[in-house]
Amino acid sequence: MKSPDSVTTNNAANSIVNKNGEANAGATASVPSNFIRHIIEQDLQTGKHNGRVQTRFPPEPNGYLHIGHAKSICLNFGVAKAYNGFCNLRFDDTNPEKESQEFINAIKADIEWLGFHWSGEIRYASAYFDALYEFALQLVRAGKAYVCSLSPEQAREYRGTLTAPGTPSPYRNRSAEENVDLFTRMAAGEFADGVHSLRAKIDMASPNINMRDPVIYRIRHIHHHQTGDKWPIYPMYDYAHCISDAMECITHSLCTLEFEDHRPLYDWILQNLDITTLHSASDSKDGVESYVLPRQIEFARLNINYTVMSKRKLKELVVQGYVNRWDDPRMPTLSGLRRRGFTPASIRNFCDRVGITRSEGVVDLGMLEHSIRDDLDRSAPRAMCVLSPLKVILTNYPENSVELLELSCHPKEEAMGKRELPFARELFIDASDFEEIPPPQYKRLTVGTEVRLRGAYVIRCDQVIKDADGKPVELLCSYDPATLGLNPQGRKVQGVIHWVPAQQAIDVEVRIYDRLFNKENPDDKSGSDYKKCLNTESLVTLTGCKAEPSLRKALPEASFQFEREGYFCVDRYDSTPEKMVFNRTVTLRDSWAKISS
RNA sequence: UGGGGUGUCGCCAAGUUGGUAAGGCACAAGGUUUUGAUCCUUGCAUGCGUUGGUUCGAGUCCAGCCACCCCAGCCA
Repeated sequence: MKSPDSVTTNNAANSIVNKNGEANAGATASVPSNFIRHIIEQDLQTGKHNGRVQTRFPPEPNGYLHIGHAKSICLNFGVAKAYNGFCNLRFDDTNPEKESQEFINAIKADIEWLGFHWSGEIRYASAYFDALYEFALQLVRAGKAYVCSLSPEQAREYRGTLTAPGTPSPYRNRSAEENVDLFTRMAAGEFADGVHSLRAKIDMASPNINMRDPVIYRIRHIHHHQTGDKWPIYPMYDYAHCISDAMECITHSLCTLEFEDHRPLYDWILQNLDITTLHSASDSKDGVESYVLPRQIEFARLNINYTVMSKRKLKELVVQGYVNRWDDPRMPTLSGLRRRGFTPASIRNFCDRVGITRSEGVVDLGMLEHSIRDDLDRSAPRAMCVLSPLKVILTNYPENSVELLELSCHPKEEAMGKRELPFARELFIDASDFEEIPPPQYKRLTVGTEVRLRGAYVIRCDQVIKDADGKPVELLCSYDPATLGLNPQGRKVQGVIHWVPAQQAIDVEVRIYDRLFNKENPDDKSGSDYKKCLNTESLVTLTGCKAEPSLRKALPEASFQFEREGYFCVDRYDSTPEKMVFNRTVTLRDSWAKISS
């Protein structure tokens, strides 16, 4: 794969922010600047890469993508787009033991769903195994890498500690010939796992442990999901990643902070390889003289309170059955958020709002909730659904009579049209909208008071019928025929509640989701007891909910605002026309909850 | 105790060569409202981890100190 045409420095520079700090129309609009964009703009100005910007998103296919990955995706794809550059999708598949095609498929789907398009074909580090092997041979011949026959345990001892320097491996001075022979035979599958490794010969006394002759190839007789059984040896991340970047002519290699200590190694590998060979193995269309090595830049990973973000822990939640799957709506995975009802735009906006820095913080879950409310308030049609039905009988409404009311689908967007809703003598309202003994400032229904039924009439409660336990089971009310679309004369009705017609409502299941953990920082101490603060009420399934009939034609994944309740979406897997299932994405902001508590 | 980082409002985050602290979330108070929603208005850091120094002037420069994060996988 050759890289796309480069653009001129001027074009790229023009799309930046102008002198007044206003973003020009186009890709950079509304995306806040950050230190990485500053670096890129500087490079564009100095013509470092001839005006070219090439990034990559390099997931390892060993799990599903989560919202932390979304931050990286938005950064890498966003920055490429902003400067007329390109972003590759490359699977960093150098450890087949933990990887699978299932994860590859899921990752691709998530990125597309988020709304990003990678440049050209999908890349695989494993597609570079031949080249990687040749480069390793080059290092070996140059005396810059050697085959070490220390066991993993021994190697650890020789490595030293954080404060004590390491000691050179007894195999460190094997001749180039012997190393070539051994390494070749490693690749030929002559040795068992772990008996040898290929190590870069750098500095066992380096204060940076990554530079103490890091292993760059290990023996693993294992099937690879892409290369099959071709290789019994696999390159390590530090060795494969920088070369893969160089081969794809990546200009800015963006990664998270924990790789900062690896940057000297990233640079060492590339600088100790023959630039001409590197260039000719690369995508570069230009001459070697304009071939510039990629620069690794680190930024802080995303943390959100009341959730965990490590793949290891997410995997554990799935495997041990604390959630249903990787796409459980409670998971911070992209597929989970999708199923919960989050939109791609809301996640992109969230990532933009959070920003890119080098300081690690914890973003408030409220910020994510705000992003989805912000999007859905504009885009989600309104509907009514009673979660906890309480029957209302309008004693003065004619029996067997039904009138068809017309309600707008959105209070502000006329273009979203209208829907019909039958009104009749028997209705359902939500049990929480009636109180026999109302708390202070209660604006809903009580005996003897009036309330507006949204989009319909004002009703007054005359009598409450209770069961043996004293629980209200039915309300006898009367409606004011003069209040359809009109305010009553001489009195003010301040409460408005939602309702559905009893006969025509459809029975639906509603899944009420809440945060997965009830502790702000679940992996606070010891790191392993994060499962102890799992929220036992993160999923409450409500059956027998009554939804307005217009919802019957809602398609999977469609989002609605159930008025006064929150945003809900049709579950993409479990909902059927016969038995609809809605997931609660997020509640509405609720100032009443603050007042009443 | 080695190395690498980070510290600006409760949270996130701007702050280009030192010139007198953006914005968002949250919160609070008003206004509009047939969603206690949305929307609108207003308020919200004499202060930039801390202590000194340089300077007419420092979040921005210098020095010391403190706190927190990452690194000892043949994981990424």
